[in-house]
Amino acid sequence: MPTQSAASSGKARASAIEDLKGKAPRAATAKKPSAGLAVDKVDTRYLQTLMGYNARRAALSIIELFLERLAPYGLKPVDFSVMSTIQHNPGVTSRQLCAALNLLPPNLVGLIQSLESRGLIERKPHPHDGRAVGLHATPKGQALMVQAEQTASDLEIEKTAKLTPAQRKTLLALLQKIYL
Amino acid sequence: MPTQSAASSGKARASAIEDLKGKAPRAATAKKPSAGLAVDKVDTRYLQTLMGYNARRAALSIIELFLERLAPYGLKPVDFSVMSTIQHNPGVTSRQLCAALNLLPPNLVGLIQSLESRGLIERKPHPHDGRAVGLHATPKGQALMVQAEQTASDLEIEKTAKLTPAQRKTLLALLQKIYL
DNA sequence: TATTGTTATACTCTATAACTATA
DNA sequence: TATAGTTATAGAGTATAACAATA
Repeated sequence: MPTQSAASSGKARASAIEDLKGKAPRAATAKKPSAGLAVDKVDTRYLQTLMGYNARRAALSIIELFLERLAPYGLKPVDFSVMSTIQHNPGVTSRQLCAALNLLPPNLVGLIQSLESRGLIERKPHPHDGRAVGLHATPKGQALMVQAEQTASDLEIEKTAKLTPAQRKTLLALLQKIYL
Repeated sequence: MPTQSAASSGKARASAIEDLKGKAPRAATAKKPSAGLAVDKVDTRYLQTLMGYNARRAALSIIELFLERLAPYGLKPVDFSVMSTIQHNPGVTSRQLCAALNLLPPNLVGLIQSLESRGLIERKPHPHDGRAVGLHATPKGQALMVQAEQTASDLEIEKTAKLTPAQRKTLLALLQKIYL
């Protein structure tokens, strides 16, 4: 149950958070913020200690620019990752794409159909498995993706401009330690 | 236009990608993957060079566990970040929350109403601005959040177990360089 | 005139159950 | 029986336009 004996045990267990309050330059008002006072600057230092919060904010920040720069190619992030994976893995199946990119099969169906109707990919019979379908990028799809991947890579460098190449490499490796 | 002169200029501009193919242990089949062959292992090495992809995968991985562990508190990621920010910033306004957490005002309305009807927050008149409303965590809300923040912090340590404390600190700092 | 909070609404994304064809 | 692909659909998340009250 949520509420539990929170009031009593809470103070002791929140030591890490309480410690935080004493340190560093104050982001919020210096004095104790009593009920009737306005907040001048919002203090988000606790959230900034959470990896999930920071990873999500960073991802959304990059995706915002991604959507803008890749719009001319008619590719959103998922379309892009699917096309890129097909490009680099000719004959890959839908099921393999789902496993590799953490997608659900029903959500891939319309996406694949859209890419096929745009002439970017082709569906060929699978050599071993009669149930499966191998996906292949068409010459048009390949040409598009060479351009799209270059655009994506450029945008990412631009968006991570505050990082040195070494820091960028470190960041990629550390993120992969979380989800891989 | 998307397709442009992609076929001709594409090869030269994709040098970084082509370079990638020669290096490192092969993730996919060793020989050139001809049209009729099946894919044994999916190669996602290009996507893994993109910060947006890695940040999103890492964030979703953490959020998955977050949803599970925070469900007993009736808090999803956005509820949690809103409650936490109110907790640490008594009297904060909706507009300030939107700016700090990158939310849109219309999407915050129902969320605030829900938290209020659960008795976790109170809305008090703003001291200076008659239009605005100051948000405050109730004792019940405060007690809940002390527990919830501890749960969240614990879960994050668990999910980033492959990282040393120093690496974890580095990762947080580097992510903030992207979105802040 | 600009801003806070709100309503209504549309659009996208994600998730679940169930069906078919093949292994 | 299990798996690949599909269908239909529900739910959650995110977005825009427009309004009343106050600055």
